[in-house]
Amino acid sequence: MPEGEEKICAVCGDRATGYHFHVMTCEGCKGFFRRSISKGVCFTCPFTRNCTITKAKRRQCQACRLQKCLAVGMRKDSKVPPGRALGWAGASAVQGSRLARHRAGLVPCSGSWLAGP
Amino acid sequence: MPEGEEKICAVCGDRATGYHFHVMTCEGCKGFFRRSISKGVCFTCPFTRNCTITKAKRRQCQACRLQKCLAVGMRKDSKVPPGRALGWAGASAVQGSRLARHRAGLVPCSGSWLAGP
DNA sequence: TGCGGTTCACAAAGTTCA
DNA sequence: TGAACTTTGTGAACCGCA
Ligand SMILES: [Zn+2]
Ligand SMILES: [Zn+2]
Ligand SMILES: [Zn+2]
Ligand SMILES: [Zn+2]
Repeated sequence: MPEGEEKICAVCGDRATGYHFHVMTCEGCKGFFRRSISKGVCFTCPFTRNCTITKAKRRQCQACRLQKCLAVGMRKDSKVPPGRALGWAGASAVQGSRLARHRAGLVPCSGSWLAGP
Repeated sequence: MPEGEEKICAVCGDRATGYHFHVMTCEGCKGFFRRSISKGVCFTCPFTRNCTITKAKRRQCQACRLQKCLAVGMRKDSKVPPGRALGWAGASAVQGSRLARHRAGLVPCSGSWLAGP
């Protein structure tokens, strides 16, 4: 990370505190991502899965917040670099149950709130 | 919460206990709003739909109290700032039945006690 | 020294009962 | 109806290991 580089959370735009799960994020998104992934929860967006995530609104839609976390590349370090770079379809190449992959931050939860391409 | 913000209920002026349904309100208006919305009730103002809502009088007209709740922005979570900012007409863009929108705190109940502009 | 994990006080939603 | 209470998620501050 080049010095003097802005420390801005890639998820919500709040002040970031460093790299967390491979992405520059704030303490809030760091904790949110860890809690979400470790519990294997599935959130549901009450709208159209395109809520804007800002510091002020990040608590209002967990589904879109988690979606954004994954979209910017957050993942548990566990194993193979995700197929995410190839789109969600690529992630299915990774071994393990879907839930296991979900917990590793490789895939969103089973299709309910994020349609793969 | 903005620092030094007054802890006054935006609906009735009583002492507020924090943000409830996105608005700084007292325990009474918090409970009243949840009960009203979750049950999808329709109140009718016995007067001209412009009753003043104060701590002392808030119990006297449920229709106007609920109208005031909506006017100051109270809404069930999981609902983005509705079309309310655009007037009631804008809310009709929100998907779902009118009752669903009503229960989400997006629209008043069907025209009986609040005439849209 | 940076980052994952833990702790814990706090905010807000729901519940109870006089 | 609403004061008091329970429940759940949040995030700032820590802690400890590379
Ligand atoms: Zn963030
Ligand atoms: Zn959303
Ligand atoms: Zn009030
Ligand atoms: Zn009235």
